[in-house]
Amino acid sequence: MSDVGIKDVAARAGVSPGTVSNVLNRPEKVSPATREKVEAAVRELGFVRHGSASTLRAGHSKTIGLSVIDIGNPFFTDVTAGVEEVASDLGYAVILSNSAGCRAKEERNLLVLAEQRVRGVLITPSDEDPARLDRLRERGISVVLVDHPAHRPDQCSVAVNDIGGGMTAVRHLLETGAKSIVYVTGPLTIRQCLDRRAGAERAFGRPLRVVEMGAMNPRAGQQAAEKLLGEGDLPDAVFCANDLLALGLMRGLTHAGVRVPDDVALMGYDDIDFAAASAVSLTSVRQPTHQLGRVATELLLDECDNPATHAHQQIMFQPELVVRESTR
Amino acid sequence: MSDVGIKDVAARAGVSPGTVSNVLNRPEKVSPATREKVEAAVRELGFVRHGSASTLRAGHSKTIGLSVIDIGNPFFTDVTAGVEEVASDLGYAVILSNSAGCRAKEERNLLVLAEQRVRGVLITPSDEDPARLDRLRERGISVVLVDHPAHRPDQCSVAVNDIGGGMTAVRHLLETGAKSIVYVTGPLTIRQCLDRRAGAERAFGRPLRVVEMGAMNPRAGQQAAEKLLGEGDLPDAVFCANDLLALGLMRGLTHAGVRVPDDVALMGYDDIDFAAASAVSLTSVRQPTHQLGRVATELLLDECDNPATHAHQQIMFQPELVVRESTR
DNA sequence: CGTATAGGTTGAAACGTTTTTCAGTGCTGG
DNA sequence: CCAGCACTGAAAAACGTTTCAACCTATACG
Repeated sequence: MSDVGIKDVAARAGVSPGTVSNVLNRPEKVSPATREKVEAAVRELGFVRHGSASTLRAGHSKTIGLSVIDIGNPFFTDVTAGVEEVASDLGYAVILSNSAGCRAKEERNLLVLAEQRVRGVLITPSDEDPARLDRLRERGISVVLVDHPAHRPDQCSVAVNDIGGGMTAVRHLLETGAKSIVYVTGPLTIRQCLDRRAGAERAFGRPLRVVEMGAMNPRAGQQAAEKLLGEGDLPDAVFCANDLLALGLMRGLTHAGVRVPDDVALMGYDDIDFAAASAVSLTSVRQPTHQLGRVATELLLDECDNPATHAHQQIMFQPELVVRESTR
Repeated sequence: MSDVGIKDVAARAGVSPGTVSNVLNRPEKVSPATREKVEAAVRELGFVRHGSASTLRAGHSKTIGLSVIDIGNPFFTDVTAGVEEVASDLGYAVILSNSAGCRAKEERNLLVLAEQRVRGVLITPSDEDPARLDRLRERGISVVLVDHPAHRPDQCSVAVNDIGGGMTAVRHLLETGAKSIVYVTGPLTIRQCLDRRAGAERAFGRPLRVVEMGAMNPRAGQQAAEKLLGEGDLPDAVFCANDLLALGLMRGLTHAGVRVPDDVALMGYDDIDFAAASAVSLTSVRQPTHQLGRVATELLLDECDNPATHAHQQIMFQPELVVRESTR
């Protein structure tokens, strides 16, 4: 329990505590000679700044909060990795919380973040209600929306064009000659699923046959395959709302003797690592996930560090078609 | 920037700040009537405790640190999810940091955690050097090793028996009739890779042919397939150090016309979700990842909250064989 | 009726920084 | 040679909570 404070360092270096603080926070304000002395004392004593004291007095912390919907989904994992990278580079700590799609848990987590006096929050909101986030902002905590476009100009957000992505996907399927297309999706309460369908139908020109599953994992995909097979008439192509569904579906079809892409073309969404690695590699729509996390964090920290010059931005990335074997 | 402090609450409720603090921290010490009044004031004013002030005075925080090697690997993601669950339930915040296998970054991250005065640290160490962790412990920060057995009795750890896992894997392959077996692995500087090989060779009775790759992802697995095919003589079975390698390998083999499991049996390790979802479902060795995270966190928080009664434990989980199509 | 006792509450000190004001020092230029 | 200046560093006052000793006010008991 080594308890070296700024005072001990000051004593050792023969200066005042204030000077030590200056060396730590505004090194240019202090003469090279004293700075050197202080730095030596810091090293010798193994001094580590007490973040809480610092936060308390300075009025702001070096931490940001990150609230995601499902830490288990590779999509969010990639985003998280991007966030961590940027934050860590700038000396910020990231407090991770997982809402698991549960509103109450999200609420609790946001409270914890508020107590910790995080500098700002990156959040993939689990619903559209903006009230909670407004309450954070009233407390002086900046908020940046991740994978969710902000509908207001006083708010930063980073998202990917899901409508465009849906269009791209179906356009590609049409080009490969598909006449009948099924959309396999997770719960249509999820904005992403809805938007991708909207885009898909716009490209298709009329409503698509939809198979809606309760989850968006491989298991659900396999069940979707059984459902499709059970109904009898297989479409030329299937567009899945994410890769996990698509991979499960592919397995289900393959097992029933249906060949991909010869009998049914298949595409996913997200372009997770496993999309390229599956037996028949999966055509998908790639989202710049890592970038999403990086840019969101940069926006947030800019908003925190330069509140004067900061301009709120609603950034919309364009997804990218990645053609592989499952549609050839 | 609502700035409601404990004093404002006290004023509103007509009591002293000390009493408010008692209501917050030791409700049983205060009479129901006053408690009620104070709670009402808290609600009305929207008071949120200032975590830093609290930490500063009380001497300990409500945060723990989690340092993992690769946040992108589903194994660690699962562990992280388990950690977050338990911590969040007990009101602790989790500070996430990703060492990305880089020693320097791990060092920097640990410094940040020390500055934040986290209550304890969960870490998957990127190397064997215990000095860094001892320095943390000197500072009064408890440390629990995750996926890494502690070799000392004064230290908690949670790990999975990788030697046993390796034995199980090879024993199973031998039972399916394999005579020649290749071990495809990531860098043999990684303890897990080494231990699994040790176990595998113990079950095999003599050294295995080893293909060592630089990474442990699907791409590396595919390269391993090319290497294997290039060398000419295919083994009866391949044991991969993780599922990512195995999935990549499966793809590589399948593309070259080699059938799994008819020509070559294949097993992975970790039993990630995709193992069951691949075209030919993958036999694997399941690790209780989620549980790993949960138990590690419980140990850590027990050590923090009940230092008197806490008994250090080195827990070793046993992995479990999951047989699927790739070895039938 | 007075005193011990216990439960509830108060008030002020303390936690380790940052920040601001202020004093001291050595220099420059008139 | 002195006034004024630039620059360093010191001292003390915050920041918002927790904690602890002291202080009440009833109640119970002798």
